Amino acid sequence: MLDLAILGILHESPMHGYELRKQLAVKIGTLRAAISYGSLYPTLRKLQAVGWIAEGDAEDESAAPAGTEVPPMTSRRGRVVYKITAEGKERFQELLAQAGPETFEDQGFGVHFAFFARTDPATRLRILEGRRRKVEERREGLRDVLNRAAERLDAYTLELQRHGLDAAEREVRWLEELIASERSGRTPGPAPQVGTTDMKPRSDTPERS
Amino acid sequence: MLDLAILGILHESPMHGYELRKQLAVKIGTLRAAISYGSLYPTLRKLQAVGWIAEGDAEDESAAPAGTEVPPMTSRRGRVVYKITAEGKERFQELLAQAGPETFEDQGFGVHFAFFARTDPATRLRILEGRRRKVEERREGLRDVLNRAAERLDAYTLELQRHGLDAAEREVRWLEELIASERSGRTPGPAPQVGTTDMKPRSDTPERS
DNA sequence: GTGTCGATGTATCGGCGCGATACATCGGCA
DNA sequence: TGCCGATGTATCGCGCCGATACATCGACAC
Repeated sequence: MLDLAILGILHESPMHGYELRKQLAVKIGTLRAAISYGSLYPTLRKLQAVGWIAEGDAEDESAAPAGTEVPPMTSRRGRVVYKITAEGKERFQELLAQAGPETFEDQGFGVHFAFFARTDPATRLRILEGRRRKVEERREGLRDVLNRAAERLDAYTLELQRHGLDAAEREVRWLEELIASERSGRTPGPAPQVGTTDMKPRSDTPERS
Repeated sequence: MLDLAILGILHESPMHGYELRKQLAVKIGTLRAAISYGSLYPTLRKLQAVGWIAEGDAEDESAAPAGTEVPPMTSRRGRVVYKITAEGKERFQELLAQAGPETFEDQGFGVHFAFFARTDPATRLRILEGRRRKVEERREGLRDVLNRAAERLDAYTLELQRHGLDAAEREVRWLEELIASERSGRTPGPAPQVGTTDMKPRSDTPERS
């Protein structure tokens, strides 16, 4: 799971750990708390060991894209800059495409969804529908409790169930819209995504800082 | 965290592991997935070791006399019924009252909230406000991203942020209502908690809503 | 100049809790 | 009679978190 997230971020641009974590926080922080360093660094080392990422020895990456007035930070120091390898990119695509059961769980879904711009349309649809199914099951479970066993629960527990049910219903509706959007071809925004190989989203943004 | 949840369920009635997990699922399953057996049984053993729960005598099983020379070598497992001890009840109240930082996290909050009917009003208010603060921070973070960095994100990531923001805004509103409800004394339901002789009005945070 | 304070940056350690798995009993039902 | 699914207890590996420890750097004070 972290593998996918880290590869995805490094796919956009080489980065060192600290920065990586911040990017990760805004990218997938919606459904999942920020990644802990206790997870990040060991994972980085593991990914490096299997050859999916490598230590890039360059700060001069920042020199390449013009127009980037490198914001305050990012100066030279003994930082370790990681970049994704060719093998890592392959593996990233594999991980994106394969949707196991945990893909439909909160965290897994969040990570996959965050990289939808790089995912092929068929997989997107599969994941959205799997997630919808998951949330629908949860919704039905909550409805059952509220209909069948409401009188056995105290008011607070009941209120918690209601709030959870509301959230589940909303997410299902949200997913419905996204699915309809996918089917009609109009993906939400500027990402028509044709071609199976190496599609990059609006990579015009330097992505620094 | 699991300690609190298990003590809370066993506080209502003695139970064996399998049943306990099912109860737990409906009680706190809203904000948290069902507890795994890989967590449940070790925790039960730990709680038993420190004396907060004890094995209750499974009476109906003992209906057959002790002349059970039937089991050859395989240790026949019976169902183990656990019940909370007096010390466990004390500890439960302590855990309920103490609200550390993880109390305001998704899972921690869910567990605490599920037992609000057993929590004193002052603590309820404290926890609700702490949670609200937490969710507000998250909401502000998402707003910042959407206002300041929207153009650097692809459409899917953006959509994820929007959905997260919507959920955060809803939860804040939900919490506001609960807080108002608490303050006005009309707690939602059959747990007025009036027995407390000296409830201090606890003139609370200047932040009102 | 130097003190120390907050942000940046890398790294480890203990432990919680999950998912998979194993094993055992019991009631249907074909 | 034999299979199957629900009930029930238990363990193991490991992913990830939270706390913690260091070290450097710019800034502002004194």
